[in-house]
Order: sequence, then C-alpha cells, then structure tokens
Amino acid sequence: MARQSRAEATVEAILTAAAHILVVKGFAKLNTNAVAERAGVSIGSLYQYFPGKEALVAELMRRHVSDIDAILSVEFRLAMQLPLAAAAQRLVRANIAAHQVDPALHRALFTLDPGLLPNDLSQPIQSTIPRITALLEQFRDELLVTDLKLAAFVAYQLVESCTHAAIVDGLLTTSPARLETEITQALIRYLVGER
Amino acid sequence: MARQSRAEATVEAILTAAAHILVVKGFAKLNTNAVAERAGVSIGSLYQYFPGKEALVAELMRRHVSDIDAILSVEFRLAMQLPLAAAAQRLVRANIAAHQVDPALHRALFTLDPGLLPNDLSQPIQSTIPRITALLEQFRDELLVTDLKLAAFVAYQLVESCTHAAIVDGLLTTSPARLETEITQALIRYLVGER
Amino acid sequence: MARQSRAEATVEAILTAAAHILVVKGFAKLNTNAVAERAGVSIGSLYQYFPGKEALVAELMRRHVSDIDAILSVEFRLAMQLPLAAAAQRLVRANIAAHQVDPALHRALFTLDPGLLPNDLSQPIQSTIPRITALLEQFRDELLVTDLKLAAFVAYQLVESCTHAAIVDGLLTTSPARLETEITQALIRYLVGER
Amino acid sequence: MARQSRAEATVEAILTAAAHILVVKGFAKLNTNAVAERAGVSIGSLYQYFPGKEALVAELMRRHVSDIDAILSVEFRLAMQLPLAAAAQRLVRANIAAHQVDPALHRALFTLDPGLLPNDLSQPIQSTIPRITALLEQFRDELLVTDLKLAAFVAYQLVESCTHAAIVDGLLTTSPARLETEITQALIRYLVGER
DNA sequence: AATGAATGAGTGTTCATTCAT
DNA sequence: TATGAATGAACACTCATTCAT
Repeated sequence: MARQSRAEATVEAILTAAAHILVVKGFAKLNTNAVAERAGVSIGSLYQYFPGKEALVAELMRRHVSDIDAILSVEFRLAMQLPLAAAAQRLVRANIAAHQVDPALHRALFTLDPGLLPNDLSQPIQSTIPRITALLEQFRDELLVTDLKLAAFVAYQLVESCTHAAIVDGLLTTSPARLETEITQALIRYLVGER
Repeated sequence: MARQSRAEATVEAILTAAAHILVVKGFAKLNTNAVAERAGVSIGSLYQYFPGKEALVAELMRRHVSDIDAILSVEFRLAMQLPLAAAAQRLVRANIAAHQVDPALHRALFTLDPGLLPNDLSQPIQSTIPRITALLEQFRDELLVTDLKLAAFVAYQLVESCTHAAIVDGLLTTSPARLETEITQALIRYLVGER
Repeated sequence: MARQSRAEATVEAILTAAAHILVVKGFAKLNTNAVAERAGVSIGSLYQYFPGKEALVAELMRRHVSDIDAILSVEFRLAMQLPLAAAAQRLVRANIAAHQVDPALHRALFTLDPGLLPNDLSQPIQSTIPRITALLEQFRDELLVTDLKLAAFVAYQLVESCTHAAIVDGLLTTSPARLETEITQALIRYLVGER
Repeated sequence: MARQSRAEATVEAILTAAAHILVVKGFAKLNTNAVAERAGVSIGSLYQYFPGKEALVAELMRRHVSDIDAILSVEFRLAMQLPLAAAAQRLVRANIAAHQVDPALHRALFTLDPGLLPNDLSQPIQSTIPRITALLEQFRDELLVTDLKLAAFVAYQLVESCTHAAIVDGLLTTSPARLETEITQALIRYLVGER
C-alpha cells in the first residue's frame, strides 16, 4: 500500500512537472531531465514509468481528453431529452466549460505536431461529430439543413473554433456568457433559421 | 547580376528543401544540416543566408502568408462593392482557394509551436478580423447581429475553421463547391437570417 | 531446512534465468534487472545472493567447468590404465561429450571478454595440459615426439579446437562419431606415427 | 586536398584510440566518449565518421582481416607451386607471422561476441578452409586422409589453434621457430604420415 | 563566397546498486 | 528475508553553429 502510493505520487509529480513545462516552455523545450528535476525525482524514476517524452505527453493528453469527455458525454446524453434550442445552448455551454478546465494545457496539447501522439488518443474527439450527427437526426424535421453529416461538421467547427479561439487563445475579450449566447445564436440560425 | 541570381537560386533551393522536410518530417526533424544537404548546398552557405532554423521557417511563413494575403486583399476590396450575399460567397470561395495553394505546407506552418516565430508574422492574419468588421459596418442595417466585432470574430472562425479542417486536415470528403455553399449559407443565416 | 531449500530454489531460478539470457542475448544484454525478472524474483533478492552480474556469470562458469571436469577427470584416471591408442580415443570421445553437455552455454561462456572473470576459474582448464603431459610421460618410449610439454600443448589444441569448432560453433556437419575418428587419427599419427 | 587529409587524420586518430582502448580495457569498456577523448577529437567528429561503437570495431576488424589476408593470399598462391612439405611449412610460418602482426589487437578482436559484427567480415576467414581443401586436392595422391573437407577442417584447426594459443594467448614459452617446426610436423604426419 | 570538417552543449536512455518498507 | 521504488553515474547520440581553408 505504502509502496503503491509512493509510486503513484511519483507518477503524479512527473506528470505535473511535465504539464508545467509543456505549458510554459512548449514541447520543444520539454526534456526528460528537466521534467525529472522539476518533479524532484531522479531521471531513472521517470523512465521507470514512462518510456520517453512522448509517453509523458500522451498521458497528459489521455487525462485531459478524458476530463473533457466526461463533461461532454453527460451533456450529449442529456441533450437527447431536450428541445433543440435548449440542447444547443447546453452543449455550447458545456464546450466552453470543457475548455476552461485547463486552457493553457489545452492549448499546449492541441498545438502538438499531430502524428506525434498515438492515434487512439484522438478517438474521443473524433467521436464528437458522429454524436452531433445522431443528435441532429432526432431533430431532422425542424432543420433547414439536409446533409446532416455536413451540418454536424459545420456545427462542430463553429462551436469548437469559436470556443477554442476565445478561451484558449484568448483572442476575445468578451465574457464567456456573451460568447455562449452568440455561438448558440449562430448555431440555431444555421440549423433552424432565425430566432 | 549573375552573382545575385546565383545567390537567389541558393536561397530558393534552401527554402524548397526546408519546406519539403517541414512537410514530410515535421519541425522537430527539421535540422539545418539536413536542409543544406537536401538543397545541395553546404551548411556554411545556409548560415550565410539564414541565421538559424527558425529563420528558415519564418521566411517560409512570411511567403506563405504573403501568398494568402495577396488573394484575400483583392477579395476584401472587391467585397466592398458587392451586396452582402455575393461578398460573403466570394470571400468564402477565396478563403478556400487560399487554403488550396499548398495545404500540406499550410498545415505544417500552422501547427508550429506558437512563440517559435517572430510575432510580426501573424500580423496579416490578425488583420483579417478588422477587415471583416469594416465590411460588416457597411452592411450594418441588414444585420441581425449588433456587436460587430463579436460577429466578425464568429464569422471568421466559422469560415476559417471549416475551410481549414476540410481542406488542410482533410476531415471532410465533400467537394470544395459543396463546402463553399454550406459555409456561405451558415454565414448568411448567422448574419442576416434565413435565406 | 525449508528455509535453506527456498533459498536454494531462488539461487537456481536466478542462475537458470542468467544462463538463458546469456545464451540468447549475450553478455552485453545480460542485466541484473532482466535476470531477476525472468527468475521471478525481486532485484533485491538477486543481490542477496550475488554481489553483481559478474558473480552470476562466474557461478555459471564454475558449475559448467565443474561438470566438464567431472567427465574428464574420470577419463584421465582411466586413460592411465589403457594403451595409448585406446586412451587417446577415450579422451577424444570424452572431450566431445563434454562439449555436448550444453554447447550454447559453453559457447557463451567461452566467448566472454577474458579478464572479466576471476582468474581461479580457468584453473581446471589449465590443469588439462599438465595432465596430458603426465599421460605422455607414461608412453614416452612409444612416442615420436620428444618435447612432451610442447607435444601436450599441440595435442590439446588439436583435440580441443576441432571439438569446439565442430560442436560449439557448429562449423562442421560431420557426425560426432566421424569427428572422433578423425581427431583420434590425427592425434595418434602426430604422437606415434602413421596407423 | 588539405580537407581530405585532415579528415583522414581524424579517422586514423579515432581508430588508433579505439584499438588502444579495445586492447587495454576490452570491448565492454570501449565507449565512444572515451575513444573521442583519447583521439583528441570531439565526440561529434567521431559520429561524423562512425555511426556507433560497433562501426569502430568493425573497421578495425576489416583492416586487421585485410592485413592477414594479404599475407595468406600470397602464400596460398605460392603453395600451389611447391611440394606438400614445403607448402605446409610456408603456410604454418605465414600463419604465425600473421598472428604476430598485432597479437593484442588480434586477441581483442577475436574474443568479441560474434554476431556483434556484420557478417561479411568473417568472409575472408571462412575462405581459408576452402583454400586448404583446394590445396589438398592437388596432393590427393600422396595423402593418407580421404575426406578432404574434413581434413582441411582438422588441418586448419590444428595450425590455427596452436598458433593462436601460443602467439596471441601467450600460452607457450617456446620460440616461434620451434613452434613452427612442431606444428608443421603434426600437420605432415596427419596428412601423409611419419616423416 | 563557398565549403565542410570540427565542435561540444544538450538530451535521451540504461542499468547496477541501494535502502526504506 | 524479500520486495521493488528510487537513484544517478555512465554512456549513446544529435545537431546548431563556427571557422580555417
């Protein structure tokens, strides 16, 4: 037990240090020695738990994606029970919330050279558009759009890019509430028309 | 003159090699020795024209942004003379065209660790939203949206992210024409409502 | 007693694992952690019984040499009672048998960087030439050779190198029986002349 | 020209240093940093010419084998023109000479974990037995032995192992001349009988 | 101007060994 | 006694950059 928790503490320290360096210095400057030092752990311990720097980042990604997915999964399930407008608003809000969990880390992780990480990591993200498609199918009769896959793509990009640019890149000084309203409005108008 | 064109040829060879490696192997694997070798030029010559690897990438970025800006500047000027719907369509189309110039290089350049490049490079990109804002002001009376800066932001993200994801990331199998129509529709509905 | 046999089992497991890795991967890839893991024993336990990796190999060598010596000692004693030709044949045969005990381990052990192992280990091997010398002295009158130490050296190298190359290095596709005959013939001709 | 000879000097310095360390400390202690330091050359230069420590040793082996082959090739050609006894003596003498070129390096190189080096390196050595076989065929009528391949194997092992043990391992205090005589005698007696 | 040999700081990674539990 | 987490010296290797020619 003591064994296990000591090991776990080491892993946490390493990941915390890695996240910090990744955020502050970027992936290029992330090196295993620096991570170990900042974690207050020997380089050997780092390699005991992670085969290399990619593995560090992969684990950070895994956890981050998992956090986001936890938020969105709930919302998508809930959205199925709501009218379209309410569903849209909740999902936009949830997406903003997801980006607010750790914006700096989010930014660092999603700026990584793709292909650097194991493919299976992007899976939860790739599942988003199908989830939106499924949702749209429920509201098919109300929609202006007809190609639901294409609409899901556009809807996703609209929500995601606005949220990401505003929260993560800090490109917008508007309040999250105002942002939420505007994105939702754009989304609703695209899907079912004005008002 | 002969001298100058020889030097210019050297610079071109270096940049071509750099672009190729950047696209195929990514920034992490881009190293000055490899670039010089692929360019058929000595490492010494490379340093005669570029102070380091960042300078290589910066120049690639400068040129690429310049190419894009050349396309968009014309369109923005033109758009001022057109009705909103036509202006929107032309700009969406132009943005797609801009992404089709060299999608692989575009992807490589815009996946770079931000903060790696000199700040002044992002300037032409940052000028896009103000340009959109100016355009929207012309059409103020027709618009549903009232906060024009916010609307310009949303409009930009909508168009840019859909285009980028579709063309550069290849996330969509739809034809560019179909894409153009859909994005334009979403844009119009957001700005002035249905139809 | 139970304690003792448990410890003994641990030691055996460690040595078996070490032998396996030594044979399959070579000395360079033999590391204490890998040995412990393969033995199903903690690294701490390994160090309880062996002060380091050299000690592991030394013990393997000790046992292997002891096995060989057991075979040859008996034969040398027996050879004293036999006529030269018969003695020669038996010793050649015994040497082949000794190499067949565990050819792969034999090869691995005798390919080790010399100076890696404690000196006292080569002692049983160094005793072979004196034993041959003693044997030759018994047959002094029959021999063509006069310098018995030199003859013992040549005889030893002849028998040993042919056997080693054939059995351990697998350089010969001849049957052990045929090999035995040929070596014996060469030996007899060298010592007492043709036939 | 100056360029080239500077590079060549660097390569020579590296190989000389590598040979020295290999002989004195053994392969296990041979590390690239130590070689570079002893060669008075930066570690970068070492890697400019050799991809790793194995390459260093491979080149040493290549050169050493080439030296030996130069000696033996001439002798084998010559031996074809001589009577068997003379041919045997010359080849034994040449083999002793070959081992005297650099006994310490020879020892170090031939104690290496086989499989560590590229396969093509052992080729000149593997060609020896076929060369002996060809030679024996010329003297077929005089020989006691009938299986010439087997005889070539035994003859080779006899000569090589005695020479190696005596010269390289220093296991014999006899003079090279005495050694030559004894090996030759053993060889002749094996092949054509007494005298 | 152009060359390319040389440099060496920096980083990744391994593994023998220790020691708290 | 056994465990295995932790250590860190040692070593492999890369690549941006310099500079004599």
